[in-house]
Formats: sequence, structure tokens, C-alpha cells
Amino acid sequence: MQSEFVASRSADPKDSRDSRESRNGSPQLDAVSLGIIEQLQEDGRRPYAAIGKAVGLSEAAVRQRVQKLLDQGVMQIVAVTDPLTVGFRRQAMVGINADGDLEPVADALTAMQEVEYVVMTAGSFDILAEIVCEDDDHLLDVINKRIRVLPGVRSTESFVYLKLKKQTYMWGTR
Amino acid sequence: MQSEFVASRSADPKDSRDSRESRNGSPQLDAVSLGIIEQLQEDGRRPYAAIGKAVGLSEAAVRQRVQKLLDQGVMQIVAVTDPLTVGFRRQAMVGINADGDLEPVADALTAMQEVEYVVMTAGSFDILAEIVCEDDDHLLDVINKRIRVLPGVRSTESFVYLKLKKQTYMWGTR
DNA sequence: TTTACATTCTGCGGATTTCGCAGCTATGGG
DNA sequence: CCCATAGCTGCGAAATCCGCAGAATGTAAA
Repeated sequence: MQSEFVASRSADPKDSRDSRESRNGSPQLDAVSLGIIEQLQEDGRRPYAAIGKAVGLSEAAVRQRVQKLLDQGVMQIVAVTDPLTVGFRRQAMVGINADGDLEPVADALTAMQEVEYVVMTAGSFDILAEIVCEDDDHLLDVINKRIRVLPGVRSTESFVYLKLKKQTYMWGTR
Repeated sequence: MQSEFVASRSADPKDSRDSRESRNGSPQLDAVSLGIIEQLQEDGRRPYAAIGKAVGLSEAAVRQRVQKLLDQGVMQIVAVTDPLTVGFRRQAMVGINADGDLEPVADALTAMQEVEYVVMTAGSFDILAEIVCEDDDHLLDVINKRIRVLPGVRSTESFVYLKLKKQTYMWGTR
């Protein structure tokens, strides 16, 4: 339950006077930290010394920066897998429309373990949620018995995945 | 350009007689490998010895299994970041409808660096693509000048992200 | 300018981890 | 039965990680 990770972190008051920050509360990253992230996006286990050589820093400095990036929640180093290989054969994106405040709906979705991804959007859906399930029955159950019954939910539309073509984790590498 | 990673790998003929395989060509994972993945989902840099202790294997055996999982493409160990923090302020999911064969369209999307995620779906969209951009201009440019002009593309519908609520990488941890 | 303080970097040992390899065991053909 | 393969263990050498002390650097107040 630890590697759950949300883009807009709530600005923690006690570190809000920390470093340079942009107006949304996110710490500003310099070119060196960006370089470190880039290295770790290629290989999450790359040794600190090798990273240091690439970005022009000592091993210890890289280590400190990486630790800080992890502590701040800017970056995570994790294993990512192919869901199909790990036994989840049905995935779907679900578009949701709801009445009133969307936060409770989004929070309820977030609490479901089958839901990998929740985002509030502008457009003809209020919320998009990605669901990873073991089989059709499981998927049907989640959509009909758990999502469509949430208070406020007016309608849903499902897009069952037929073939995943691309999935990268290369932000910042451009 | 290396940590791009596609769920349904094309069955490479030369390793198709490898190990146990399910009918979609994916190697079957036993409980021990699942346990290793789970450990690395919590912390991608966890030492092999610690993982071994958790799953009941020697350090060397864990190392061999991890290497194999990486080689097979079942798993990747990478840094994942919050796009907002790294300077990408506009994200959107784009639903696409197209005529004829969808593969060329999906391939063209896959080739774009702004596109993080491409999936072919059943439902009222043929393809869903997630786009990560620096600003509104950039986003507009990608959608209008690069996606909507692709041969075969009939229509698109965009869902601009307002707030990302959840994003996990915990497949297999349930 | 000077002083005080906080941040970040470097260098360096000691502890830990990784790495490569040889040997052992179990399984499945031929 | 014998051979080949896959997977595990143990172990020593090399590399890496880790904590810490001291040196730069930057900032803010006096």
C-alpha cells in the first residue's frame, strides 16, 4: 500500500518553506536532478557512481539527491509488470458521469484495489478510471456492483482493452 | 528509448518453446516469482538477499530470477515520476475513431514521444491514447496537427486531465 | 562587510551487496 | 541408463552502499 502515488501532492506545511517551489507546491527540479531521474528511468537499479559520472556529481551527492527525491514523493523506483503475464486478463477504461461533487466518487474509486488509475477530466466524462481484473466476471462485478452503485454516479461507459500497444515511463526524458 | 514496454509481446519464435507458457505466449509465473515482483514493487532497489529472505530463496537464486524476468520483459525496474513536477502541465486522454485497419494508426501514435499510453479498445472508441505535454499549445499541436491528420482517423475526443487521483503499479500484489 | 546558519557537495573507511562461477539436484528425453 | 537442461546453493572477490566529518556555497540578518 506504499507505492501508491498521486501527482498533485498536498503541500505539506512543514516542508513548504523548502527549496525553490513552483506555485503548485511542487519542488523545482534542476537539470542535474532531471538527469538523475533520466538515468533511473532507463534502469532503476543503476549504481549511484555510474549516475554520478553521467551527471557530473559524486556518488554520495547522487545518493543524497535520490533519497530526497524519494522522500519528497517526486519519484518512485518500482517494478512495473505486464498485467497479462501476472494473471490479469481483463482490463478496461471506464468513463464515469456523476452528479454534484466528484471528489467522493473519485475517492471511492481510489479505494478499490482493482482500480489502477483515477483521473478527473474535462470533457464528456467527469472521471476516467482504469480497471485491472482477473476475468470477465470480475470486471463485470466491479463495474456493475461496485462502481455503478456509488452515490452520485449517473452513468458509465466501458472500453475493454483489446491490445495494449505502448506504455512508457519516460517523463522528463525528452 | 529502452524502457518502452508493451504488454502483449509478440511471441518471439526462438523463445516460444521456453518454460511453461500460457496460450497467449506469456511465461507462467509461479508463486515465488510473484513474491519477488511484489517485493520489487514496494522498493525497486531492495537487495536480493532481503528479497530472498522474504520469499525463501538464496540471494543468487533471486538474482537469477530477477534477471530472467527482466530479460523476458515480464517486469521492468524503473523510476516513475509525477509529470507535473517534471514540467509537464497538460495531460489528456484522447479517444480516437478510425477507418479500416487500426494497427497503422496505433503504430503512428506509439511513435510519438508525447504519447505515453496507447490501447486498442472495444466500445465507442477504437483507440485510447494518453498524451503528456508541456502546455496547452503543445497539447493542441499534438492533437490537431499530428493525430487528427493521421490517415484513417475519423474523429477524436479529448479529455483534459484536471486532477490525477490515483496511479499505482501494484499488479500482482493482491 | 561580517557573522551565523542552512544546504549541498566531497572524500573516505567499513559494512553490505553484487557478481561470477563451480558444484549439486531434479526432471525429461532418447 | 545416460545425457542435457534448468534451477538452486555456497562462496570468494569485486563493486556498491552507507554514514559521517569536513569543506564549499548560498542566504539572511547584523
